[in-house]
Amino acid sequence: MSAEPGTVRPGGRTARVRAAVLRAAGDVLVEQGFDGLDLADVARRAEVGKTTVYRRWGSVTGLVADLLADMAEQSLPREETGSALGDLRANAALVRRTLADPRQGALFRAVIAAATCDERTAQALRRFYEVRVAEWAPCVEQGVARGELPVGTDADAVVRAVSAPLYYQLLTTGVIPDAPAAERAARAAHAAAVAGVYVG
Amino acid sequence: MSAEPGTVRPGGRTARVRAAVLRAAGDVLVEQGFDGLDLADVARRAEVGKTTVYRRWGSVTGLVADLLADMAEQSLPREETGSALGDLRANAALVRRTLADPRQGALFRAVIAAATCDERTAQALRRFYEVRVAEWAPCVEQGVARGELPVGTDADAVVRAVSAPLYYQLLTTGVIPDAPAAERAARAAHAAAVAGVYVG
DNA sequence: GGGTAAACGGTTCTACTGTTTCGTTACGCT
DNA sequence: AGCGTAACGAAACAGTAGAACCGTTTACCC
Repeated sequence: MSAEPGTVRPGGRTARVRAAVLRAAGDVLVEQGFDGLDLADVARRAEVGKTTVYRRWGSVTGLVADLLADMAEQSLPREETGSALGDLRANAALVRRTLADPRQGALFRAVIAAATCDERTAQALRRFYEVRVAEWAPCVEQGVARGELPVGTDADAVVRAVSAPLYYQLLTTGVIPDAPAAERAARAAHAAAVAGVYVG
Repeated sequence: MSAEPGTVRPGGRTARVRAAVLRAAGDVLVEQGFDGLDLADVARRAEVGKTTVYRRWGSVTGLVADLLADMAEQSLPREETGSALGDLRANAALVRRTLADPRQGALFRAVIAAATCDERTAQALRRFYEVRVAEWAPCVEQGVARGELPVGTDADAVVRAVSAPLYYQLLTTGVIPDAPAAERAARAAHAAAVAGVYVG
């Protein structure tokens, strides 16, 4: 009943194993996608015992959830350009670059797929976006303070509105969003915010 | 080498089997999600030979793709309200109702998950949305003709912009969009279109 | 530096997924 | 109605995912 393995002695070998497994899992995801993720294969690539992978992560979704948690730790700081539209543009460009990156893009698709069938992964995903949205929400609040956006604008909603079309395009058409798409996403969210759609 | 089974004699028993299997597959997807879809289990529920399911659909993604094709056949006709905003509202409400429906919502999540790891499913999904978007694009074109929206507005982009936030919310937060969310989605797309974001 | 137990890893085993075979049913055609 | 064969279905078979066991390594504490 020692809770979860890896929590009592997280240093040294345990950390090395975790890093190797997550790296290998990422590689497999990029190459074969979510349902090609075989834990035995991951163990082989990571040069780690198959038992260890099954014991610590248990299932494909558990592994993906941990991979996401690992990614969440390396979130990039927000840029500030001086205007709400500029900040939203910067955000859109960042999201687009993330989705366009072969490794991170594949990872996001896998994570979203995993979240649709596993509650724990879904929670991890939710928390990830909460952090990301909270990081960027201030740019909307500053826009309100500057008088660029209406008072009472829901900052989180605006930030989410920037990401939505980019994710939607990637997931439903499979086409990786390009720079103009990011520009449109930023301008659309800005225009809607200015029009007061996100007030109240 | 008789091509695909079910193509030469598609009537009678074959059709009954297909209907039973698709129904059972939908049930499993709703209950357990994409990776809980076991073909043997589906066969059992459909009261159909396990062999048949494997022979005709082969894999989980193949079955999901067929399920999607079946869904595409029952697309609802577009409503017309007399204004671009009203039409976009109607579209948003329709999309929201679809996602909120326990069966269809779960199905969509599963299909999107499946599309992330199987090219054939991804194609089926793409075609599905092409049809849906094409069905609703005329309401934007009418809006342009009426002078409500700028000349040169990309009709498809506007229609997609309505759906994007609703799907994004469902997939990343797991929260089923409510009526106000649909209203916001419609107004945001409309505001962005009016501002000329989708021109060119 | 030594003790303790947490975590790893090789092997074995079981249960289940997916395939193959072959006999049976019934669809479509005349 | 009767025939030929497409499609179905039960059972035997194969391959593998994932769990259990147990010895080995090594991280943490003193």
